[in-house]
Amino acid sequence: MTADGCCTALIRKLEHFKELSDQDKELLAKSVARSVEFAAGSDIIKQGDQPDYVHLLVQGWAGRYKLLPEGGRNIMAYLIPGDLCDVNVALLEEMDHSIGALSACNVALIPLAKIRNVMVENRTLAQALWWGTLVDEAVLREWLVTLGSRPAQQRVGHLICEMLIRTEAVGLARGNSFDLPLTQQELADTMGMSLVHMNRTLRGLRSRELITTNGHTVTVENPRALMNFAAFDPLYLHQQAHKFRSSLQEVL
Amino acid sequence: MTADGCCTALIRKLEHFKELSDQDKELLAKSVARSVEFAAGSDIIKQGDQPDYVHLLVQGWAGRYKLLPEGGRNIMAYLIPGDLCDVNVALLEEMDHSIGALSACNVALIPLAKIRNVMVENRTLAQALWWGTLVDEAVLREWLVTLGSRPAQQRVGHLICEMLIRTEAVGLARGNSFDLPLTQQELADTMGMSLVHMNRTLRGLRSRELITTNGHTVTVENPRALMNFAAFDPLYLHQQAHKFRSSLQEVL
DNA sequence: CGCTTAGTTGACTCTTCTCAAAAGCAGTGG
DNA sequence: CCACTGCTTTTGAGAAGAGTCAACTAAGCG
Repeated sequence: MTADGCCTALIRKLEHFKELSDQDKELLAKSVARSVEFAAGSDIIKQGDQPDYVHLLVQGWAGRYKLLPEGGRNIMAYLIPGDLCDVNVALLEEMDHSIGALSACNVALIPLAKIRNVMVENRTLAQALWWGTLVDEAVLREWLVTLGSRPAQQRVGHLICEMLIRTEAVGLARGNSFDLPLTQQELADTMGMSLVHMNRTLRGLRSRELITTNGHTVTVENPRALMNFAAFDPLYLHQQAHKFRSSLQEVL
Repeated sequence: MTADGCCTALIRKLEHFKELSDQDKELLAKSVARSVEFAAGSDIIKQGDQPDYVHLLVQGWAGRYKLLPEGGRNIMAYLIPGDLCDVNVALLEEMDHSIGALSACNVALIPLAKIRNVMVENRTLAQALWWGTLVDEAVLREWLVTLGSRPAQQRVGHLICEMLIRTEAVGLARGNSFDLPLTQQELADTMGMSLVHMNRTLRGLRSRELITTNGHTVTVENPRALMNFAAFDPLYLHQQAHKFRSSLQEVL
């Protein structure tokens, strides 16, 4: 993986907020020190760590999670290529949660000093990176609403809408399909429900013909129908409509 | 309310992260332009707004919320005196949620320019303010875990633990009691449960003798017992133990 | 082919929701 | 001072949603 390749997803994501010049892109690409592979199931960052690098996910899916005293685990966020794991945790004494690779992952390491440098030197990039963390926070709030007040099928439908748009935004969707490299157990840990119930919920969504699945590929035949069903409003992802040049554009 | 008085709670909160010099405190106090009253039930910031000022809550409780398409509302965060409502939303095009006064509130307005100035001029304050927003985010994650994977009584117990520590941190707790100026409906909207179930859940906590209530005052006779029951670990609030000089210190 | 992991299904239990109504409490006007 | 009103809290009862236990099927792999 070249340094350039490392950043394509990130750049593509950031451009949904603001156009970047070639110089901006180069500055980003040059700040990557090296990249590391993580096997599915391994931890990228552990609770209690104080990382020396900012971790940029290049390939694969990862998740923020906490282990529960009763033994299960709760996944609080999904990270996909282009997502930064810990832009700002450097300030805190230690991570209050872990980040685990949900599939095989490739992670680029960016030295803290370089990121700080970017934030100071380049106003556009600084704003774009802050935008990214604010969107992460907005997603967190939306998940809270989802968990608190939507029934199971709509909850999962909402998640699928979100991930379709997010994968689309970094060029990982093909039409209305995207790869969801998660087990039903992991989905259940995310949505706060049991494995059995998740299985039945997915069956429900399939039988309503809102989604189809083929292995770990999810297809949303009619995005508008699913968004409507799940009361999904993409506002919280703060993608600027005028920048959004994907096939989903007409739906949004 | 004098400018000085406006900031005592904020200063007190920030000092759980890092000691502030008199100069730091003065700089904060001087940045307040004026203060505004909000009646219970009114909106401090509405979804879609792009605020000109950063709002600092001085008195009362407020909450971040979203209205649901089905008609209810979901409260995603509580704001208490010393909390900033929107340090960093200035970057986004518009608020993706509203902030409503849950009780009568007094809010200090800080011009964006002044905050930016503080962030640039004063490294200690800048770090302390960032710490505040990171803690807000950590709280959000913890709520997500709570909603996703704890049964009702532990969920509410967890919330009460958190609010006891947070009110304590800004000098609003008396011993193990604090004022919770919310209706059971509002608590239910927060914890993603029905009003009836919230009522029964509170009764359960009372009958377990984990809390007592008197009007809107909640008393936690034995914080350790409640924390244990609710699997509450205060790590996520990122309060530095060495700074924590309250009566709860021995418990933490 | 046997082993392991992931997905599926059934039956039963328990939690939580909804509908409905009563009781407590504060403010208001007669 | 009292009846009236609106809001909040409390309680009951039945229905729906979600969890648990357990077994079975499907798919990948050495």
